[in-house]
Amino acid sequence: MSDLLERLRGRGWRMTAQRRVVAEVLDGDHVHLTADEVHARAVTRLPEISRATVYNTLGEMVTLGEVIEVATDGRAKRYDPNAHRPHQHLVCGRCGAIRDVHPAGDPLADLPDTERFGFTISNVEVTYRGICPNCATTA
Amino acid sequence: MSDLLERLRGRGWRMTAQRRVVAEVLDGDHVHLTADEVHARAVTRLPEISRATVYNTLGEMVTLGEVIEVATDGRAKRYDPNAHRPHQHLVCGRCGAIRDVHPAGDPLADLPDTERFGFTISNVEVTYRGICPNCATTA
DNA sequence: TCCTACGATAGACATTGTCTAAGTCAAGTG
DNA sequence: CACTTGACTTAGACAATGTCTATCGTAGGA
Repeated sequence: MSDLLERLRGRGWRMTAQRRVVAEVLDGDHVHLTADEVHARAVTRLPEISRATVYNTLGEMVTLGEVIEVATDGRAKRYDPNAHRPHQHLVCGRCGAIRDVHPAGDPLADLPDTERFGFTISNVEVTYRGICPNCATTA
Repeated sequence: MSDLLERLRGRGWRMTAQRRVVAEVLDGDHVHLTADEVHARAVTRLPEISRATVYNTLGEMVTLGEVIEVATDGRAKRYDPNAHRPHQHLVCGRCGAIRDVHPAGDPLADLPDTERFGFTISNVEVTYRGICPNCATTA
């Protein structure tokens, strides 16, 4: 079931009920929850889990590279467990829906040396913005 | 001097000391200030300007399309007056420095129809992340 | 089973942004 | 130039998100 949980265990993580619940809540494709959404769902399974623990746990998962932090709207950060397949995001400007997408080409290759200003570039984040089909019809 | 101010006046904006100061603070290339940084600089020129006015004014400039809102770090939004030349951003993960860059190619063209899920896509945001030369040496 | 270091907790605090009610003023009108 | 009016500004309360601290609990090895 939870690949995420397996990978974390393999890294010597001390396994607690709280961490298990957070990992379970995050598991799946096209999951992009905010920290508070993760907390809300975790509470239904483990009522006494605290906000701080959710924030800590998510932060550790990000540090370990098992979860990606996405800032699509300048509001709350979202957490994406799909960290091992490179992908970009498509965001609906009206309802905020997010899809994982896989563009062709390599955006890194598109940035010539003269435009790198001596930076050592480690990754590229691409966010496509538009209106989803659902919002387009109910406009 | 302030092209930004000229364009705003041309759109029927009521010109006030506060708006003038905000526009002046934002003027220039490679300017990517947070709202509170804008406020801090505005206060040195117009001590009684309020935070709410700075937020309002920046929001209006964004609505008018004269300034772009950039969320490079999930913290405070940054405001980029260089709205009329399409460009992307290069961000230092250590010190937070931001440069405007102009990649070759069109990222929109890289997203095949099968990956658009019926969305009507209006724009693409690309953020290159890395370490700037300054931080690389003082590591 | 016992220990202990690592993890969890509640809640204060910090940062960023939004809203409201009341006062002020830019700019058109006469 | 003085008047008027509605748009603009203000202070400060409030809201949303995230961080920190001191204390308590417990996973997992000895």
